[in-house]
Amino acid sequence: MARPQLDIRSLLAHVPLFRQVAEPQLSELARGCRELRPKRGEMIFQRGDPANGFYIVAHGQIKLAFPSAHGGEKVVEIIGAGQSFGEAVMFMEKPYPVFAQALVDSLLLHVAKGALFQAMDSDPGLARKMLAGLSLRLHSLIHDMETYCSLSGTQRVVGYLLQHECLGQPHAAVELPASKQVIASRLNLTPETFSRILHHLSEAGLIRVEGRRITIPDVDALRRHQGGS
Amino acid sequence: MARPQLDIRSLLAHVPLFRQVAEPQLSELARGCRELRPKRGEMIFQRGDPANGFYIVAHGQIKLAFPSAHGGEKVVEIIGAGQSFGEAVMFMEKPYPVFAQALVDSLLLHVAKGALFQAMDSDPGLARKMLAGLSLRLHSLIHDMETYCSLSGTQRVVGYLLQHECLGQPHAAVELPASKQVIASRLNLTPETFSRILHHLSEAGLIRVEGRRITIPDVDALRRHQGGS
DNA sequence: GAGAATTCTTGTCCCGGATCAAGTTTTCCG
DNA sequence: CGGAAAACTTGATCCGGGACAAGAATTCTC
Repeated sequence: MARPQLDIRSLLAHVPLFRQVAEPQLSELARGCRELRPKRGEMIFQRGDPANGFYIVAHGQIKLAFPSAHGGEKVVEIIGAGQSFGEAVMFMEKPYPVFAQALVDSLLLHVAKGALFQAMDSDPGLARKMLAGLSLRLHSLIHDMETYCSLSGTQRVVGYLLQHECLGQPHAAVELPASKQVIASRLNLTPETFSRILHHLSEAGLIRVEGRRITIPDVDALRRHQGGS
Repeated sequence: MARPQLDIRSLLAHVPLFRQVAEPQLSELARGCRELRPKRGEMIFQRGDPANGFYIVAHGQIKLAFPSAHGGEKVVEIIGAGQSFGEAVMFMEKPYPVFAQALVDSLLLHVAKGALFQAMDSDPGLARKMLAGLSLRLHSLIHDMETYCSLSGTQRVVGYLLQHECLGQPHAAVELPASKQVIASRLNLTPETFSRILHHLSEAGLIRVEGRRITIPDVDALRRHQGGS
């Protein structure tokens, strides 16, 4: 608790959303911030809670999901460092439609609604950035929807792998950012089906699975599976 | 073509989004507007087109959808009078992820990006309203997602009927806002399945179907089907 | 490093809803 | 009004992926 003020200011200045916010507003925002250090598995908020601000992930990983039938859950999104969540509900008079849970020990900043509104009023550029951020979120939701509706399970998995592939290496590789259960839910599959699909792709020689590390010997061959099968 | 300027201004003033926008900005917006009168079936924009503004529905009905396999399509949303669409893409450097098509002869206003940005810069309240509007859209997408993922076809149909029921009448009733094919796609069902589900509900005495008009003798009985079956 | 808890895999069965194929009814237009 | 085109219904069949169960492999935790 030595100099939390300084910490927060420099963190804020490095978040993409606030990258271009200048001095008077930045301090204002920093003053409206609160640190959170949720442990792995800890809930940040529950579905139905009211919102009076939004969250920025300094480091760690947060899962957004809603409870589904039989005590299960559907993962809507996995939020990583530098990203934010909860902006949308802040602008409405509605409670959170999802719950947020830390996947690993994390460091979050909570930005109070009031401080943000004040900063937005004196900086039109910030409002535009928030609009762009929400738009992006909306786009990716529509993309997910498209994916769920018109693609088979295998195609969704292949799409996910190609989207998350780390380029530049001789053999392209993907390091799954969370447990297979979580990824499966994100792809709207049961863990069993996800496992089977990875197995099939593996058998076909299109990928190689070692725990959470998946290597892709021939990216183009895998890509050819998107349209077909 | 007598006095388009006046027409547009009064239309704008009645759209919820611009309800509280005051005079200098309103004229600015009106000057950035263009009228469109698409006929039934006409395309407003195609998936992949770039966006340089957004649309307000003065009257009529617009369908937002994306093409899916085998020349089919998945309806994402049905936009009615007073609502707007295309705001999200305007704030990003991406093309439209969906296409827009008039379901009936309609009257649209196209608001140019530049005029809107100018108005937003001098009116922070407008920026907040746009943010609230996008948030609402995002919420309803998440809600749809939830619906698709954890509810059966019958439950989705029941949910839709209850959500669109017109209250106050002795027998609650729903007038489907579009053809059954379009509603079916909106609910992520094939027309065949939708037809069968309506038939089943009808047989069970829970609803009565007369063309596009559906009456609900006992709303509570129908509501009880949401959790169950 | 042994036991417990969790995660992941694999097998079997089954069902909701898609697909294909005909009808039937309604709407559209000349 | 009459014929064509859409929209809607009904039936038969099929299959992807969910549910359940039980075993294998990992990863906590003490």
